[in-house]
Amino acid sequence: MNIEEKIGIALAKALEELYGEKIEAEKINLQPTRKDFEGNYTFVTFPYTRIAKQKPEAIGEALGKAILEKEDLVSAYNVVKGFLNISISQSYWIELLLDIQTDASFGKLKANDQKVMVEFSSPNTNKPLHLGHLRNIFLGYSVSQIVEAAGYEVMKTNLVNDRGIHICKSMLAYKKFGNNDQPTKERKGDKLVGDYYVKFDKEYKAELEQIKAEIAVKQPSLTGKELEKSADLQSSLLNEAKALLQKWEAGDPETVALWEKLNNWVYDGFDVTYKRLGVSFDKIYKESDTYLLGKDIIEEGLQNGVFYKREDESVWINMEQEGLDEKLVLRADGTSVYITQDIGTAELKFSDFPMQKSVYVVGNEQDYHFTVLKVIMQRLGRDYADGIYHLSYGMVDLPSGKMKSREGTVVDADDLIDEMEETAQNRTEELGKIDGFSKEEAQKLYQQLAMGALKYYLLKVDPKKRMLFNPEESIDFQGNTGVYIQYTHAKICAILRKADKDGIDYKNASLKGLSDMAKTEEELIFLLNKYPEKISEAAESYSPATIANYAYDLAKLYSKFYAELPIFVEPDANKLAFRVVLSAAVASTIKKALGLLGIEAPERM
RNA sequence: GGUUCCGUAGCUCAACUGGAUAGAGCAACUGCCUUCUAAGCAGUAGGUUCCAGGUUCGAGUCCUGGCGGAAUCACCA
Repeated sequence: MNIEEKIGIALAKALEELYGEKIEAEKINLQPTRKDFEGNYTFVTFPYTRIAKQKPEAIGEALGKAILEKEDLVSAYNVVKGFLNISISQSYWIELLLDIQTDASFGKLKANDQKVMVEFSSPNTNKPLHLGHLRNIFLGYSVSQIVEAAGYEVMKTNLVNDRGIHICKSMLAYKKFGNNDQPTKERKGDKLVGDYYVKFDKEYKAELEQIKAEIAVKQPSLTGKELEKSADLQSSLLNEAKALLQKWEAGDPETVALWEKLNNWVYDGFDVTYKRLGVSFDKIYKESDTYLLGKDIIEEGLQNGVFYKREDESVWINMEQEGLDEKLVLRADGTSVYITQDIGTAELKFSDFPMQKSVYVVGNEQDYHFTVLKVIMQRLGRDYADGIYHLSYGMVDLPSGKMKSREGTVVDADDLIDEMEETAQNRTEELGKIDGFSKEEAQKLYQQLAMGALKYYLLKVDPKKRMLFNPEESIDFQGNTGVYIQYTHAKICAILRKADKDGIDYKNASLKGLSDMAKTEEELIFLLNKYPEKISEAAESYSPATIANYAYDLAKLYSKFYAELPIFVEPDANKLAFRVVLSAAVASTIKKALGLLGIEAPERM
């Protein structure tokens, strides 16, 4: 049982004894005491004035007195207005610290026998990964780490969109202009295929302009949307791409061979990037395997009245009771739409991995799609439907505006990482921090710092918010950054190395007699103690930002301690050992928290 | 136009889910390296939490109505 539970029970008991009203201990809401007041936990008494028929201050006094007597971990209390501030005795803080120190898996919650699937990345195979994908990938990876730490069994999946008109556009451009172009080390396969996608768009736009000019002469009455539509229909490039898609669907060997060749190039390119990003997947789904799924479920839904058929044979669902419109789920000619295959894929996922929760990390432009998907699965009576969660995140904008792959105005993932590593190297060399590093070690450090900065930058923000990314300014290495947290960790590692060298046996030190703990030290243990709670909070809301902010708070508080209370000049051996133990606990907690964000914690930097 | 999301210091973000005097970082300014790593610490300055009502002991947080921005409302994926 943790401190808060103990106090909660004590307070509930006191409330019952004093005022004769039974209140569940879980309902007792404690919060950290604000800095300007004495105490560790604060209990707000306003809500209890009705049952107590007393003033808030009087309730606070009465409760404070009661728990001070009954619960020996409470060492003092004070009441300000309706706020009861409770102080915890130092011996309990020390006991807590020792528990944390000895528990190698501190923070990890008990296995709860539930499964979660997290789908993320889900790229198209017609272009390289860019900054927008990075937000997705980091979010997905971090959420799976967090959920795992919260006791779930996790499967990370990647649903690759490897078919469709967009790939055919790349294929067509390659056919027309490729000249047997091959990927090289300098130009990975995903880059190559992406170049042809841009090439297609360029040629296509030029063709459209020409067609529009012709229409303007022949049919000057056509304007706006009608003009666009008419031009589209006349575009030979677009029609050729469509024809290619039909050939692919018909299984034409030459087309399929080209498709496989280009896709494999892209996969090879992606693998390199994924590796640099430090992410992996447990299972890959490909849309070329799943795009025909879902029709049998539509049939099932028709049988039991979830869907209905219109005169033209198309199939629909009416979601007015959920405040949504009608939605088509199968075309009149019996072919699938996007939602059809997602229904089928949801079912496939569940049969592969019978999960209670299914997280889709997908941009917020698909909010509507996923609310519809969830409603449909619920109407179909699927057990897992309530566990469907769309982790919707906002777009990453550039100062120049939106990123558009078609127009080549994106921040390429590989280029960005290169730049970050270069910045890390320059900065590190300027500061002269690599004495004693081998070349390989230095290189590894640059990678760790670059990824740390990038991941933290993208994860510390609430996913829902759209964010601005300024590549000119690059990413900071000072202040509220990943590097700052890594740096704090490295400083502690230096302390631990010194402690070992000096032969300080802090691991077996008895800290029992310690009494005059500094405020900062107490606050540090308080914050360490919060870590498991933060994990469950982050898991519940699928929010890496919670962990990112926690890691920063912990590093910040430790830095204060570090400057305030030098360790090795401390004459009292017990106190010295205590500070080393405290430092060790902070370091391992920082490392774990960073791990949940997918960030490595170097021991020297 | 309907729906959903967002709006907090000049900028980028927090705020324990309704609690006390709204906190950090960046940028600016002032101190602190003969000490365990200064990628650091301490401090100064910066706020009508978009606006107007409401709910209550208490609202950045909940409700209503505006304003501003974004997404979506395809037999595209």
